Amino acid sequence: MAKQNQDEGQAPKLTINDIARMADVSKKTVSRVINRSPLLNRETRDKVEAIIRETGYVPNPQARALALGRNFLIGLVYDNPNAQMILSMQRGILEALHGTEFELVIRPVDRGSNLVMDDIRGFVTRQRLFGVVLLPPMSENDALARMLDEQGCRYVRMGSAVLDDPEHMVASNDKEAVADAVRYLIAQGHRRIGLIAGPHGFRSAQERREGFEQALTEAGISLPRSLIADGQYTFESGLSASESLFDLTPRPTAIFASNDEMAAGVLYAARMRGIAVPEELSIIGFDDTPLTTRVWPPLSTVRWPIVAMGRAAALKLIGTAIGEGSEVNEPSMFSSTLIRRASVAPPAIS
Amino acid sequence: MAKQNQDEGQAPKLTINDIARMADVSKKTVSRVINRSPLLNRETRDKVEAIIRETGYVPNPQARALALGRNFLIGLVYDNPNAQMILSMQRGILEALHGTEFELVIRPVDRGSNLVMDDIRGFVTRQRLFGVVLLPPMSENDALARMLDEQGCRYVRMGSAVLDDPEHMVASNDKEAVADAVRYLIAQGHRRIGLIAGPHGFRSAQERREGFEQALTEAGISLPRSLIADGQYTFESGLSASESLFDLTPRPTAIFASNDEMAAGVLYAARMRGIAVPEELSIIGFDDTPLTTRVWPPLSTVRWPIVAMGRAAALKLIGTAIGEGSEVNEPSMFSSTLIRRASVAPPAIS
DNA sequence: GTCCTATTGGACACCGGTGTCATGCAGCAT
DNA sequence: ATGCTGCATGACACCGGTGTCCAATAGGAC
Repeated sequence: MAKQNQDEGQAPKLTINDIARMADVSKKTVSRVINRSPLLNRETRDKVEAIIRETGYVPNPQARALALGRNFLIGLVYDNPNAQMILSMQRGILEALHGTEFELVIRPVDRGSNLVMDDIRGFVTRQRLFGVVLLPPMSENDALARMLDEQGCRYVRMGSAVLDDPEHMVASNDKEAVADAVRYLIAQGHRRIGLIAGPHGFRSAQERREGFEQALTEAGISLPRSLIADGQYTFESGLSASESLFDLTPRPTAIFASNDEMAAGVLYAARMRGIAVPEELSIIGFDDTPLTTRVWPPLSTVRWPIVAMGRAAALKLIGTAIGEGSEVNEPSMFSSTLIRRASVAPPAIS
Repeated sequence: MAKQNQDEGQAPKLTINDIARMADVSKKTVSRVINRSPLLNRETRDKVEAIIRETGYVPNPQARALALGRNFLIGLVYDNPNAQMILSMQRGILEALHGTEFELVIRPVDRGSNLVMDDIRGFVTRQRLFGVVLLPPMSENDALARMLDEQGCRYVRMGSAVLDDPEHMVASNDKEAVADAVRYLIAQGHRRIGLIAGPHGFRSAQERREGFEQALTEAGISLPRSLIADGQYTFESGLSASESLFDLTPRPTAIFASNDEMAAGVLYAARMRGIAVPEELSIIGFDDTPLTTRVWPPLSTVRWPIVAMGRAAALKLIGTAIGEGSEVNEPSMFSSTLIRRASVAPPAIS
C-alpha cells in the first residue's frame, strides 16, 4: 500500500528492499553485494548483481550517509587565489570524481576572518564530508590541517612545496621552476633582472623568490634589494611594482613576475612608458594562464600542471577510500615547464 | 551507554534526542521548533530555542535529507562557457547561500553527449537536489527544463532572454545592450561596422546579433553579409574571423565582437597586421572580463551583472523554499552597461 | 458540573541504508 | 553418531530526523 505512485514520477525509486525481494535474499545481503563484502557466495553475488544491473538500482546516498556517518562529498576549500587556478583545479578534481559516487561541493572562505576555522569545521562536520582539498593559501595553514585530522576528515593540500606527509600533499616544485626560468634569462645575456615578488604569507611567493635568488647566486650575479619589488599577485600590483623598477638606473633588462597577472601588469606599464618588449625589456610570468597568449607580445611563463594536480588530489582522497594500497600511487610532486614566448629576447647592447 | 566518546572527537555530536531530553519534551516537538511549526505554545518554543542556542545544536542534514526525500544542496549545471562567467556565477550563488543551510554542488556536463539528459537526471534524483541553476547554453534546453520539472526538481535558467516563467528565469537583455554599443559606434561616426557572431545554437549569440542588426537598421545603415563573420566565442575564432573582415575593401572601421575573448582575438590580429587600434579600428567586446583591462589598449565592452544574477538565481531557488511569497521578488531581468575604454575612437577620415 | 471542541504534545512508524550478532548448515576430526 | 569449526545468510536495532495520528489538556457553552 502507499506505493501506487509508480506512474507519477519518472523514477520508480527502487530501494534496497525491492532488490532484496526480487533476489529473494535479505536486504543485508544486498548491502553486502553493494559493498563488495568478501564473505559472499559467488552464486548469490551474481544473482543479486544481475538484478541490480537489470533494474538500474542505485543506493540512496542520503541513507548511506546517515548510516555511515559519512557523506560521499568532497569539499573544495579556497580563499581568493586566482580564478583560472580555481577553475582548473575544479576541472581536475571533477575529472577524477567523474563516474564515481562522489560529488564536489565548493566552499570559498575568508582567511582573514577569525571565524574561518569554525566555518570550515562546521562545514566538514555538518556535511560529514568524505574529505577536502585545500588550495593555497589555505593549504598552508597547519592548524587547519590539524583540526581536520581531529575531525576525522581526510584532506589533501595543494602547495608549492611539500608541507606534509605525501598522502596529504600535492605539490609543484616552484623553486626549481623559477630557477630554471631565471637561468634562461641569464643564458640570454641578462644581468640586471628584477623580481616582482608575491605577497608575504604565501608559500608560493617565498618559493618563487628563493628560486629567483638561487639562480642569480649560481651565476654569481649580485642582487641589490632595489631589484626586488613587492606585489600582491594582482594586475594592479604588478603595474605599480614595475613602476619602481622602471625608475632604476640602469633599468633592469628583464623582469620575472611571480605570476602572470603581475607579468601582464609589467607589460602594460612598459607599454605606457614606451618601453619596447622584448627589445628593451624581457618578461617572464608564472602560471600559464590564457591571458599570456592574449596580450602582445605573448608572455613567456612557467606552466604547472594544475588540472593533473587537481586530479591527483582527488584520487588521493578517494583512493584511501578504496583502500587498495597499491592504487594510491598518485605522485605528490609535479614538475613545471618553462614556456618560451615572444616576451623574452637578449638584452639590447648598452 | 555507548556514549562515552565525548572526549575523543571535538564535536559532542548532539542529536535531536539530546535536545528533547534536555528540554524535557519529545523529539517531535523539537522538530516542530526547528521547522517553525505555527501550532506550538510560545513558552515551549522559547524553552527549546534557548537550549538549541546554548548547545549550538544543528540538525543532521543527512537525516533530514533522508526523511524529507530532499537534500539541501543546490546544483550548478553548465557546459563549457567561459571560465570567468562560471566563476562569477559561482560567486554570486555562494553569496546568496552563505549563512543558509544550503551548499553548492557543481556539475559540468557535455551537452554534445546523448547521455547528458540521463546524466543530469541521475545527478538530481540521486542527490535529491533541492534545485539547480542552469548556465547557458544548457539553460536554453527546453527538454531539460521539462525533465527537471517532471523530476520535481526546482530550477532557474540563466539566459540572454526570457525563455520561461519569471520564476524560472534570470536574464540579461543582451539585445538592447548590444544595440546600445553599436549605436555608440555609429555616434562616433562609424558606418562600416563588422560583427563577429557567436556560435549557432547559442541564444546569446542570436540576441547579440539581433541587437547589432537592429542598431544598424535604425540608423539606416545597410549590412552586407560580408561584414558578418562567424565565431565560436574563443580567442582563436576571433583571431581567424577578423582576418576575413580585414581582407575586405574597404575595411570596416569598427568591429563588434560578441564576447571579449573574440574581441581580444581581433585586437591581436590587428596588431599582427599593423592596424592601429583605435586609430584605424575600433573594437567593442562583451562580458567585461578582466582580460579587457589587461590588453592594450583596454577594450570597450558590455558589462552584465553576472554576480548579481547568480545571487538572484540562488535566491529564487531557496526563496521558494521559505515560501514567503513577498520575499520572492528577485528580478528576472537585469540590464547591462556599456563600458567605454580606449579601444574605440572616431574613424580616421578616409 | 458536564460535554464538546480547539490546541498542544507525544508515540510510533518510516525514510533507506549499515553494524552486530545469531542462526543454519556443511565439512571435518573424534 | 557426536561435537566442533567456519562460512554464508538473516533478523533486528540503529543512524537522526519527519509525518501521521491519537491522547491529554484547557477553555468555552450549556
